[in-house]
Amino acid sequence: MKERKKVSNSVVKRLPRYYRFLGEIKNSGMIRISSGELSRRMGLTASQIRQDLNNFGDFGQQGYGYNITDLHNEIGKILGVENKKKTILIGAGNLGNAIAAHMSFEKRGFDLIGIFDSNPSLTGKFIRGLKVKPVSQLDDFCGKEKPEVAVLCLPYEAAEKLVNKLYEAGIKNYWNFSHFDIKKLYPDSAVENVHLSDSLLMLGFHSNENL
Amino acid sequence: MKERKKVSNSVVKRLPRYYRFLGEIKNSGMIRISSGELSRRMGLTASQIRQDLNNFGDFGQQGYGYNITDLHNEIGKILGVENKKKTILIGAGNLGNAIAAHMSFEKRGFDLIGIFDSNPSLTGKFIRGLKVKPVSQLDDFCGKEKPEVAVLCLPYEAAEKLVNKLYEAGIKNYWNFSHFDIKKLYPDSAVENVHLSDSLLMLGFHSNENL
DNA sequence: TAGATTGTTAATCGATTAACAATC
DNA sequence: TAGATTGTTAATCGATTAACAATC
Repeated sequence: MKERKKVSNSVVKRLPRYYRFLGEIKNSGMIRISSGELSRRMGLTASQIRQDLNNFGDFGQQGYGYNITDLHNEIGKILGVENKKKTILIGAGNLGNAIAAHMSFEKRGFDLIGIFDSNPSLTGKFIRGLKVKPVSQLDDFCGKEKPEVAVLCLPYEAAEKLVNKLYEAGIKNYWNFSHFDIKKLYPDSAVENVHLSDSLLMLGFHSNENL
Repeated sequence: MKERKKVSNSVVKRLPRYYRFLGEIKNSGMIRISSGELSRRMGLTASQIRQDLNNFGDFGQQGYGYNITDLHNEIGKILGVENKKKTILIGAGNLGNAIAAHMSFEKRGFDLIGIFDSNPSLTGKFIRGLKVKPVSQLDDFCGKEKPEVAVLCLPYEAAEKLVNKLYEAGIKNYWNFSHFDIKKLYPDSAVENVHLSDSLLMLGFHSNENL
């Protein structure tokens, strides 16, 4: 098995954007693109694009550039969109409901198979064709379905209480909308944090700067 | 007027986190903290914390450390939480509804004063005590209320069509949940992008790595 | 073939960490 | 005062950009 050198986080953060742009360019009917042309469209340097891509393989051809469809597919593979991961979502309040209903999970390699909430006024409700189940059924469900990914749309305290149950059930990948630090507790887990309030505060900072 | 040296984005991204941690530590009743102790709690180096803070002023005292309440307030000021900015939200679908209902705008320096949608089945509905207005009333509303910030919970095409109207109405700060690149179109605007699908794809990448 | 463009090495730039004199 | 801890300068590390030989 090929030992893959650790890819830096700066590179990883750009991958979804490459994937997005290449998807659009592909739809526009173009066949090939050079790092130079792609750099102009994305506002990066051609050097950076070539460096980034060469973390993963030699996708281009000298004198020609990159085949758009191929490159799009390759980056898709790197991002794992072809490997559908069973996913559950916990917390069907406003935010959880929106995430469940609104995100194109399938297109991005996730298969949402269960939604849970501890609030009895939400259980039984249907979201995206899935009946919201009480959290008490979580263990059972995980035992049967073996989900790999959990989306946490919960406040800090609820996340704190729940995570060890999920981890025990074998879930090691988290899309975390709370401020509870899962990675600190379970360093071998993969965590993507979405800190909406942090983002809003940064906007506050930048709006100040403009004065 | 003091010429403020441009603060790097790496620093800005850490500010909300400082603010958050200091708020919690303050609530725990502590009075003072050293960069060393804060670094342990936050998983940073003490050096980095001192470097970061010294972008904005000399908040500490040799031999003592930092007064927690003071530092929390100072960072709050830097993030503009004391300057309530009139804010409108456009797009009251699942996501917009969740954002409007769920975010503590006031605590973070924003005052949500209007919600708009072009879909007649949503207008008239109340969210967070605000009646959803049709987009056709946007110009009028902006003329009267002069909002400074817009939250865009719209798909790409709708954002693309709407942004120039908002910009013309004097709005220069955007919390943007679409993939439409506002900053490219209006480089003098302040934009915070929330690319949820990019975040999800990154989780896909990291979950792959764990195999 | 000649021109274009890659993959990759070297140079530059910026951010993080370490060290320490200043000072509370 | 002595000990602690800052603010800041210097050293290190990592990421970005530039350059160019390899090659399609």
